[in-house]
Amino acid sequence: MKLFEEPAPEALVVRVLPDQTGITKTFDYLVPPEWAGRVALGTRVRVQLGPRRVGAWVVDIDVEPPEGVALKPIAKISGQGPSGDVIGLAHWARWRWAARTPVPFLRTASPERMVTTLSSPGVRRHPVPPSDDDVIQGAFRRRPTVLRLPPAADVIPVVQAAASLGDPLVLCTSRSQSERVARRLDRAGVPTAHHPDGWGRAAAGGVAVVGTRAAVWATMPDLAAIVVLDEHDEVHQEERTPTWHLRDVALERARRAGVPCVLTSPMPSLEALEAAELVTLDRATERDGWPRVIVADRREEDLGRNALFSPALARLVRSDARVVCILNQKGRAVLLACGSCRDLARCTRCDASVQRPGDDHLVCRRCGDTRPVVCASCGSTQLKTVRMGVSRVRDDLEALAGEPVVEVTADRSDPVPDARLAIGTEAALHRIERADVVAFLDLDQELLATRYRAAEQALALVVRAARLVGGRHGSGRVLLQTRMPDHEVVQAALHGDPTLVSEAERIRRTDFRFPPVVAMAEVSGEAADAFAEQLRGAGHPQVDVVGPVDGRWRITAPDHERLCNALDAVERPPGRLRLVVDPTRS
DNA sequence: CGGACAAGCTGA
DNA sequence: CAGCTTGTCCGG
Repeated sequence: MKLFEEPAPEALVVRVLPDQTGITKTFDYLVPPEWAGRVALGTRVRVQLGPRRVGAWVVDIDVEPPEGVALKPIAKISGQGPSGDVIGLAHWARWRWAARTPVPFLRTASPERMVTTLSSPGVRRHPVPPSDDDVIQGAFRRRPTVLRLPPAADVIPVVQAAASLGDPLVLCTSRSQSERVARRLDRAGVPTAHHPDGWGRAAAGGVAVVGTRAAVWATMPDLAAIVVLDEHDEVHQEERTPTWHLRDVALERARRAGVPCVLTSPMPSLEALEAAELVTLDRATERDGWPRVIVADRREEDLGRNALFSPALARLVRSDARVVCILNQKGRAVLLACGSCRDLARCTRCDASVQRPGDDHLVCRRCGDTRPVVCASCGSTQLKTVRMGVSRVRDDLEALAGEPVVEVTADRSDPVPDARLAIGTEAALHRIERADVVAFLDLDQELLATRYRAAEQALALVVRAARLVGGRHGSGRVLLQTRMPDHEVVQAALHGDPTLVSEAERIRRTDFRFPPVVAMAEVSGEAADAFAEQLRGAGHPQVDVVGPVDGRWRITAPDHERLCNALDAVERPPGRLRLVVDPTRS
């Protein structure tokens, strides 16, 4: 018989965050003593929450549970999860993009399939020497930096410079780019894990981690440097809320880890120039990495029906060069045509063109009559959208060239046609890999677009085109047809000098108070008015609430610190609310 | 999120 | 007032 009660051994209590959108609270659970060694920060567990079992992350270890709550034990240990530093980063990102919970970030940071077995750390076959290019290696000595490399430059030396420091995290714009980078690292003797499939090997350390946007959330115990390739590329921003940007997460992760972060781009965004120190090559080398640019002033051409074809273009399409023509026809009617008989889909009642709002029916633009998705002439159900602009121009171009011109669509299931002459929207720039000439038939469509980032986006298209044709010493050409030959985008392309755009942009954004001169957010949805009112009522100094315009409120502040703190302090009203920090289309 | 339970609406 | 819908709250 015991004289004294033995003190209960201090049971381990962990705080978990359920993997459910809509639950923002954390809950505390007991860890059975036999599992104590298997539970760490980030571990994926299952717990009984009220009437059901849910997946969850351990977000805090050894916590003081609230009083008067009977703790339940964890039901199951499911697998490994993000490390503590990544969980901290997720909490920061929740604040930075005004999300309700860090759950979306933790999901991105977690392996796709449960990881239960430990991988062994990677071992390098031989060390990677520092780059002998002083500009490149030097970019890793200051932090953070944005390294401006022209479109034709090879980024592999940058990746190798990062690998010379230890385990690098390399963020790419596409799966194909990350595969290319991984192959080159592998050849250099660096074991490489591709995110997310290589999650477990990344978490074991000793490897380079390569991937697209989501890979910035990879768990890496010995992270030594971060490289973001093509920082200016819009694929780096998530389009669904929270609209987080790879550049900002990479910079914050590097800052927290105390490691260098190098952003590369031929035309760094103003955001990057604000946050990082600019490192450039000498002027001549940079210029040589941009292609030869021909500017055709459309004001000087006679404005007949072929106004889209300058004499320079006519000469090129009649040569034996492989020419890709780009024509964006924003705001023009998209028509539907039968995939088999090519007849235009029209209203069977009034003959006007029809739209396809969903998958299952057609609606007349004029009389509103609806009918099933069937071709009225041949009965086929395969209707395709035709870009009226491109199709018309394709016919005209064919007449000019005297040979076939193929249309390149954005449709990934269509094969990329192998023809000397092609035409398409900007999607063609993503689908074709090489050309002798890329011709922008109407660059003014891009230059005059109303989005505040239009100029950067236009130059980004020229960069894409430049990659298809190569640098100045090759035979490639980019042809810009424009009525604004003095526009800074045209001049920047012509001289291979992106500073012309960033300087003009900085002035414009300062004058009109657009990012990154201010931090901006947009609020819409049924609860937007209530949210805006509360925010206004809170009277945060220097936080401006303007609107609503088309049901959208615009909130600006001098910086994200003030903007996000203000957004975070608002108690969310009930009802649907869309809150976008750093909106791009404005 | 999804279940529990409470407060409102309808029909006899 | 039963029977159902709609809303609000809560979970460890």
